[in-house]
Amino acid sequence: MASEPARCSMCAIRDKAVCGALDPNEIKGLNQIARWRTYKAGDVILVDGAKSDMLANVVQGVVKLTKSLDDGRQQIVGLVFPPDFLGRVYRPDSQYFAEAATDVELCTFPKEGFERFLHDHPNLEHRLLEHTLSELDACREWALLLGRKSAEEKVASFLLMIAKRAPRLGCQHSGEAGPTKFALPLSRADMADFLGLTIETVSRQITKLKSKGVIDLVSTRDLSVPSLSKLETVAHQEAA
Amino acid sequence: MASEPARCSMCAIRDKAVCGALDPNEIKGLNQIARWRTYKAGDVILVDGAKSDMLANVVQGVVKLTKSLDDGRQQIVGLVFPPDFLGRVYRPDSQYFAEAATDVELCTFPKEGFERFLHDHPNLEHRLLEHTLSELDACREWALLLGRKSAEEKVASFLLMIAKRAPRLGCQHSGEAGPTKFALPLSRADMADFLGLTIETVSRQITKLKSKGVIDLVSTRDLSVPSLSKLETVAHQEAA
DNA sequence: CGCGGGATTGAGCCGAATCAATGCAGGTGG
DNA sequence: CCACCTGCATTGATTCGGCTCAATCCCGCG
Repeated sequence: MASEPARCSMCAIRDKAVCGALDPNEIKGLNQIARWRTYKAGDVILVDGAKSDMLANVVQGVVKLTKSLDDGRQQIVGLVFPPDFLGRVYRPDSQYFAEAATDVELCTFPKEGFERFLHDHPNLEHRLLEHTLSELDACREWALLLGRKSAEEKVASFLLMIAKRAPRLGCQHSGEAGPTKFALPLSRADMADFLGLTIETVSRQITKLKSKGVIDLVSTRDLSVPSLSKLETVAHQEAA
Repeated sequence: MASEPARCSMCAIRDKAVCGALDPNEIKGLNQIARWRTYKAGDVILVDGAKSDMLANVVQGVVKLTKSLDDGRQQIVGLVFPPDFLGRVYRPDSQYFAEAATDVELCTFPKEGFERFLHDHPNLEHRLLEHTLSELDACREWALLLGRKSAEEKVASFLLMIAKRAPRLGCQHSGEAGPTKFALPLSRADMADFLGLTIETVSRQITKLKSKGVIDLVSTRDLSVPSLSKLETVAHQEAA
């Protein structure tokens, strides 16, 4: 087992992940401490409040980050798609649960080794900063949604986000022609936890969007959007 | 006008701001491009979507970061206290409004110059990364509040946060003795926008907390908390 | 075919929003 | 000095969106 030197060059996310900041020589060093791991949908990856030695690039699948109150109420505070980075550097513990929303592949690093590597490679740290800033922007965007949007707007905004980030289904050009088809990476329950709603409300809103002709349900997990701009109108994306 | 070489050494936040990463020699260089600015409560500092050349350390006062929908709904997505950093590096525009919640003093830098400086001083970039990570943690914490907490819990959580971050009023030891007194840096309207509530609901919840004996209103902006732990109980801070 | 877990649908309720009035403090000008 | 105004905060009455509880439905699977 252990490291395959050639692996990074074939990695699907080589350039887009934080590793993109490194040249072939440097990446060899990082690869020395990398370890590939896979998780099944539902597997727990990190535990809130617990010490964790793991950092990772998400290579495939979607990871949900959740926080919860002691009475069981739960909120998904972030979704991690490829080629995003997972884990909290410079703290021994994780601040939230991380759970595989779908089957997941990670390229993991021990925290200490990765942090040393960061220290020796300012380029990599720069890249990580850029990534963290984007996540912060996204989180603030989400705060607007959680605090001020109606259930319908929340669901529409979520579908829009997935339409933009998740891989398309079927053959499709980026050219505007034809409906956008994609699979939802989350169950209704997860969508509810992400949007600050209940399962029932999510379901009702989806039905409503369907009957309005804004979306088309192929199956519970696969949908088709005839016009993204109509969906955008319903979602009320923010001003300016 | 222009730079006073000696100023940084007397700066109230010298060690705690991102500048803490720099030695006296380096800080002289940064000070060359720094400019002091003051704002009155209510002044706009950054405009959502607009190009902005400004970055800054908050030296005094509180800045609110808001996002809004085109129909006027508004959400405060972050509060910036001293010695926090304000502004978005590596993007030409700001993603949100920044507005002085109280009178504010900033130590500002032109974006381009600061970014060059960052590039030449990995220590500073490291510090900025640490700071950004903390902000992200805080934002996710807030997502849990916005998505899952009741109005009473939201208000209690907010008061608790202020109690911890805002300067105390009157003489007070950190030792547990006596009530905690402090001033609210936000109006009821701002609190509502921060908590995803209406003004009326915020007001009612404050009245309720008062009648429960959890807090004591000295004036609308000044309050006293006999027992922080009682407030914590009401706020339902999250599980381990 | 029956079972089980996720999703949908329905009925009723409740918490927070809305609409509307009143209170209160600070500032201004007669 | 007081009357008045203006902006913020409080309080009350009513409405409504989303939650709760509960019953089906649907689909994959043993």
